[in-house]
Amino acid sequence: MMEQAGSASRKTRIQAQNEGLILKAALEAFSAYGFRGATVDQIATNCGLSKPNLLYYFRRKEDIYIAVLEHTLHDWLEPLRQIDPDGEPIGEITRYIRTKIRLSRDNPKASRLFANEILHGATTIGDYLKGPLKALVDEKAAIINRWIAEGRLNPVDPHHLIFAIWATTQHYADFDAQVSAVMGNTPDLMTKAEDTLTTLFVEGLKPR
Amino acid sequence: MMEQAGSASRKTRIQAQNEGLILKAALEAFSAYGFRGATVDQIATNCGLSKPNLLYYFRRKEDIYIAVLEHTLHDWLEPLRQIDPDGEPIGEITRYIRTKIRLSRDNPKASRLFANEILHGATTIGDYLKGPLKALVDEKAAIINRWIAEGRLNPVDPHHLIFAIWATTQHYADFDAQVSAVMGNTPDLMTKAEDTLTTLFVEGLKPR
DNA sequence: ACCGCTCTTGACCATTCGATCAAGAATTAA
DNA sequence: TTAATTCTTGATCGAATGGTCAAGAGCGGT
Repeated sequence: MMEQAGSASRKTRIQAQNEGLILKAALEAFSAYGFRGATVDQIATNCGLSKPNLLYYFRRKEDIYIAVLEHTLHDWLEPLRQIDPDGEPIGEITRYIRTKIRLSRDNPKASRLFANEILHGATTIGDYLKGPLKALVDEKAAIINRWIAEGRLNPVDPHHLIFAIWATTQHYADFDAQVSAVMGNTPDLMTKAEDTLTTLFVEGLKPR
Repeated sequence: MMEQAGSASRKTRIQAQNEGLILKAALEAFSAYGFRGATVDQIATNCGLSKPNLLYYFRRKEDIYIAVLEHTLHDWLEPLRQIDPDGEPIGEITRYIRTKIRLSRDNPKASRLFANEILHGATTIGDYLKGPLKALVDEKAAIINRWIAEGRLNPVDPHHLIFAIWATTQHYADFDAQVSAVMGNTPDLMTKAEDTLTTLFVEGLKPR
């Protein structure tokens, strides 16, 4: 019985192992050079497979790209999902900022992969952004609006607040080259960043 | 007398015109597809020149890329330069935010060009970032630190404050695909963004 | 009108890169 | 052990792409 590698059927031990290696090497390559810039040869070499062997698991370069994007997309939005409607507003947002900046610190390559995808028009994950992402953001924006109506937060547009948190936290991963150039080698850079951002947002959001 | 196109000598009318067309088309292509993704053919077609003719003005693809980067780099930092040490702190920073977000709104392609360059390691403008940019940022950070010492601003790390302003303002150009996917077609999006960001930063920076 | 220089182009080259294929090696189930 | 299936690879193809070249067309100063 002929079986397509990566189909819905049960996976072989070798399949699972090699697909894992490929996704890891692909994240490395695509985050560093973008879709066009990364080469199949490079990904294959980086995970110790021959090029035809890699293309045995993923038929086309684009299939690898889609797989690695989807593989990290869910985790990336988890912190936003965990904002608790019944929690204390300032605390929830503070926790969100701290979780998000640590995620960027620990997974800079995933951050850069998304940044590159969106920067060039999000042709691959456009539908996901317009669907599940928009739904999630709208849901959390409604919660923030309720907090504002209850006088527990300074009135700001919740969508733009979320954008501001995304932008500031991911900045340290996406624009690392610039941050490093300006700051040099400061060991406590990320903790300082975390403190500055939480101060800024908390003071900006406290009702008065 | 043989003269290299684009040398220090005076430029022909045709030279000036065509180099202008090339830089415009190159910004279009590089900002949309990145350095590797954009093709010389594409740039040539987009400005109505043949490929060999384009390469008569810029010998290598990389030369075009460097030229278009340098051409916009200076303007991009002008708003930061204009922060006045003798001005009123909150007013100066408010003006900086508003100028920066309008610059992103009016020149999204330039913003994306830089974003892509930095995202992939800033190999071309790395020296500029470590030199003139770092010097400028350090200078303005010192001013902000003085304002804080005088009790005219809430104490926050000035470098990270500047990063936060860069990140939030450029977000609307660089991640337009995401913003559009989540927000749809809201006509007053950018003015709303401008107001939200200024509120957030001003309230976060007011001394108390 | 003339002449030197600038500008333009069709044809072409070398390389890179994604993808294919046939054939053989390794693994697994009986 | 055997046979079916899965896995691996050297060789190769075609398209895309950056860059070259020689030859001709156009322009500007005299």
